[in-house]
Amino acid sequence: MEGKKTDLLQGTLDLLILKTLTPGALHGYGIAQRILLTSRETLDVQQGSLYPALHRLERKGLIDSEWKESGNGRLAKFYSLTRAGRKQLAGELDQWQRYARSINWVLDSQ
Amino acid sequence: MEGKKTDLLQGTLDLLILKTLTPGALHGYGIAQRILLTSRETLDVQQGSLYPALHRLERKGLIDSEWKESGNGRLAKFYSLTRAGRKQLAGELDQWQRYARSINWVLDSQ
DNA sequence: TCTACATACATCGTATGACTACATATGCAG
DNA sequence: CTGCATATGTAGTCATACGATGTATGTAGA
Repeated sequence: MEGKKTDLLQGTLDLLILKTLTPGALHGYGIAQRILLTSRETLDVQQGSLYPALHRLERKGLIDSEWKESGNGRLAKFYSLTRAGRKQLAGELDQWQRYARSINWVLDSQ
Repeated sequence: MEGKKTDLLQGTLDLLILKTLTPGALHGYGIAQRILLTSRETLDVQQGSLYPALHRLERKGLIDSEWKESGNGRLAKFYSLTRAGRKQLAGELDQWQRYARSINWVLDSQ
């Protein structure tokens, strides 16, 4: 009942997912692994956050999905960026940078 | 029904408020003005966000309030950091820096 | 005078979205 | 045959930023 903590700042998950998909298609599980890797083990995206986010992004037309084999003999749903997704990523990237800069201006003011 | 946009990332408002109170007590309206100023006109905290946040912070014991005269002959509620608030600020500052660093690691990975 | 604006506080309802917990299934190693 | 990593998903909960709205006052200007 106390100390409900959000690991990720709301709004940044989409950005991370879109960015992670730029080199090529990945399945959900792989996306989480890759974010964990590139964030040097600091950002552990939970499955209860990840899959809803993927469905959301797909509904918005920012990513596409396709069932394919996953290297080991298993099926997995591979997501890839659409043109709209690439555009959205550019926008969110810019927004994040400007937002972080703004915050830092406030934090650096004495 | 579409394009609901959050101006501030959830979780950063408290940090901004606490930071803005470090030089001394301010009333709500003044806090918003000061954030707007120090963010170089980029972060405009809405009143519907600000006052609930102040009440929340006070409930948590991170800030104190006191009705005082506001320079012009008007009464205003002045908020100031408590010891717990100062400690919280240090923690949130650290958290923000580490979080921003993590995001950037992901964004800088090709 | 009266009008507008900046100052100043506050609440309600809504939407978003990240989380925990849980449910399901498979391939492989021991 | 047991456990683990892989893999997808949903239900319910919670925090919180927002727009809209309401109140009130001091001051400047027409």
